[in-house]
Amino acid sequence: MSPRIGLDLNTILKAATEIADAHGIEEVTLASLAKKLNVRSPSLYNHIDGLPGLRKKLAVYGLELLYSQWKRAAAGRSGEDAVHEIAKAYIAFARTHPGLYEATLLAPDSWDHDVQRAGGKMVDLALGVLKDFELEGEPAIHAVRGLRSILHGFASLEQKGGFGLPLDLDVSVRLIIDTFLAGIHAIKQNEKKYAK
Amino acid sequence: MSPRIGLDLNTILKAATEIADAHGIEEVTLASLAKKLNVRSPSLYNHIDGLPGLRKKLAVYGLELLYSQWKRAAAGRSGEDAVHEIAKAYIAFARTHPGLYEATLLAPDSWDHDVQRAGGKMVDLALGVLKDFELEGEPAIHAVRGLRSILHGFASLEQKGGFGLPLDLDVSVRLIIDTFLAGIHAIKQNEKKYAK
DNA sequence: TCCCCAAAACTAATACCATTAGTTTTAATA
DNA sequence: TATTAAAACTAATGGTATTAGTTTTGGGGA
Repeated sequence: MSPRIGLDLNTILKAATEIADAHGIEEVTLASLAKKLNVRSPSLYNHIDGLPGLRKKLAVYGLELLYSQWKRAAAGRSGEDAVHEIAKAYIAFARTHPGLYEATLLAPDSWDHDVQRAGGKMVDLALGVLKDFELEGEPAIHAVRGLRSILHGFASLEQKGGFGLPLDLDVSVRLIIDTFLAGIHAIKQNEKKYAK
Repeated sequence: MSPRIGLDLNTILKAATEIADAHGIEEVTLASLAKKLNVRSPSLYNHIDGLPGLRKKLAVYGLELLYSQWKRAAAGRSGEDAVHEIAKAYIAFARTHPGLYEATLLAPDSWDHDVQRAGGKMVDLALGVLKDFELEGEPAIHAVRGLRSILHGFASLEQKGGFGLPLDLDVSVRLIIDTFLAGIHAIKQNEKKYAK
């Protein structure tokens, strides 16, 4: 059932990740990847469905890795502490794996089933963390969208060199999350006031 | 001093914008652009410095356009109203010009002088709006980073189909900005309390 | 009015790239 | 040890950007 052992998908994804993190996702070509793996480009088609297929698998691979680090960051924590930790983990991932992080957002058609599922796991984890703030249902979904926007926006802008001013970026992350959490609390309070 | 009139840069940028908005920035190639302009690709080199040069000019073009719409949105407004309006304008721009919006963030080297200047204008405008919240100096810069992260993150995730759940996106924007503003106020209040 | 010339467009050629088709190699299994 | 299916290969095609060198052209100076 296995008449020959050559490359395997994981080896390919790791090599692609190295290229992406070192030189950017656009430098991940079948040509550069084949060279790194000491193979001719057409050989890669035995394992992946062309460049688009590689990018999709890389997106899922990155999302799974990000999710695992997110889960570790949230483990044993709750409330504001948990939010700060997953935020730090998210930003750290984008810094450690700039190219792979790019890949997670570059899904050819983001509607792909595997990408959806991997992304859904992250949304579920975020929803779980926000339960500590008495957020459920639609308000929770809006809040998760807010948190994701903050994290992706910050990671993306930092990566593209969008923050030019010489001011500590980690401080910014902490303050932005603090502001987000303070806002959640304030709005909750406001709701309770009117509910009386 | 002008022995022949052919294409001009603005015509090229408009055509590139149309392709980008209709089919995505990656479909803006010298080949596709030349075809749209009824010209052979090498002719474009008389006006732009290759594909990287085109992308840079497109980034600046997009930033200027976004800035102009931002300025219009902020005109005559202040405080929370102004923040909500520039947020809506930002998201609207990303929706109207998805490809051009992509281009603004895809600066080859974001450290380019023209890109920096165009981006700086937007930061200055945001700083001006936040002055209404008694924010200046470093806290203001952190706050602008937060606002930019929210807006870019939301626009980017929406564009890539990252928000899968069937829940009104405009409501999300409004709530996220409300949360951001409530957070700014809450932290301000907190500072004042401790300052006593 | 006509000529000039520089800018703009062109053709031709090169070097990448992804992808497909068809062939050869190879190693686990039977 | 022979089989065989997977995996790697070579060859070929068509798309891309880019450079070099040539031709076209139209506004300004004679």
